[in-house]
Amino acid sequence: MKPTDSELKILQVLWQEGPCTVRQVNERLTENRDVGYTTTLKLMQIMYEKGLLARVEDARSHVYEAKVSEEATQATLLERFVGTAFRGSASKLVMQALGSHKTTPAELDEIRKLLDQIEQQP
Amino acid sequence: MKPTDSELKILQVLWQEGPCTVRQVNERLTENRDVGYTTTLKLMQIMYEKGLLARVEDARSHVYEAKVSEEATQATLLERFVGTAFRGSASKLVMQALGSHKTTPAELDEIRKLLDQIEQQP
DNA sequence: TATTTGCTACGAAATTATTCGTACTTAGAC
DNA sequence: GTCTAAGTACGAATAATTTCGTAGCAAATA
Repeated sequence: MKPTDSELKILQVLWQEGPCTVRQVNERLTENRDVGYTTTLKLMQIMYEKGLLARVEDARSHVYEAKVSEEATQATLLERFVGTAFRGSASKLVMQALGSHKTTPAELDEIRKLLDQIEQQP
Repeated sequence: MKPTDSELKILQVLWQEGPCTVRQVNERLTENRDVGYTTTLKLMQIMYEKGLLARVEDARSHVYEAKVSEEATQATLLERFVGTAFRGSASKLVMQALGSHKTTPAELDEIRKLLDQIEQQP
C-alpha cells in the first residue's frame, strides 16, 4: 500500500467523487494536466491488481472504487515521510508545517485540543 | 532541489557528520543496506552536478559537503508532501502526525508555544 | 622501480514508473 | 444487419532512478 504519485492522484479523485468509471477519473485528471485515456485506464488496472481499487464489471464500462481509505493512506505515507525526511521526528515536522503554512484559527484550536488530549493520557 | 530518496539518504549522512569522503558516506549507508561503493560515488557525482553538494578536490579523495540545509530541504519536501498527500491541508497533516506518533511532553510544550506565537500575530 | 591499493570517471545495465498505440469487443445508432 | 463510438486488455516504448562494471590514474608500499 505505497501508492505512487500518479496512483495517489487517482485515489484522490475516487475519494472525492466516490465510485467512478475510468472516463470520469480521466476527465478530472485532465483538468490539471493532459493525460491520455489509456494511460489512466492502465494505471487503474494496475491498481486493481494491486488491490488498491475494487471494481464492478457489470456494466459496459467498469466502475472503480478506492479500496483503501484516505486516512489510512495518509497515515502510511506520513509514516514513511517522517522517517525519510525528518529522521523520525514527528514534532519537527509539525513545527515546520505550522510555521510555514497558513492555518485558520479554528484549525489551530483543534490542534490545541488534541495536544490537551495527548498530555492528559497517563 | 527535489532530492530523490537515495539522494536524501546521502544528504542526511552529510548533515549529521559534516563533510565526508565518498567512502565515509558509503560506510554509513552500508550500515543499513548493502550499497556498492561506485553506486554511492555515482550518486554523489550527480548530486554535485545538480548543485546539491559542494566538493573539495585538493586531496586524493574528494571531500563532499551538503550545499543545501536540512531545514530548507525539509521545507521543500514538506511543501510537496502536504500538496500531494494531504491536498494542501497542513492542519490535517499535523493532526495525523500528532495522533499517531510518540512525542515527548517537552516537544508538545514547544508546539504549544509555537501555537501561541502564531495566534498572537495580527 | 615494480606492484599493489584506492580513488575518480563514465557508460551502460537493471529497475521502477509512466505513457501510449493497437487489437479486439460490444452496445447503440442508422 | 451494418457501422460507428466507446470500452477493455495488453504489449511495448519512454522516462526516471538506481546500480554496478570497467578503465585509468596516482599514491603508497615492497
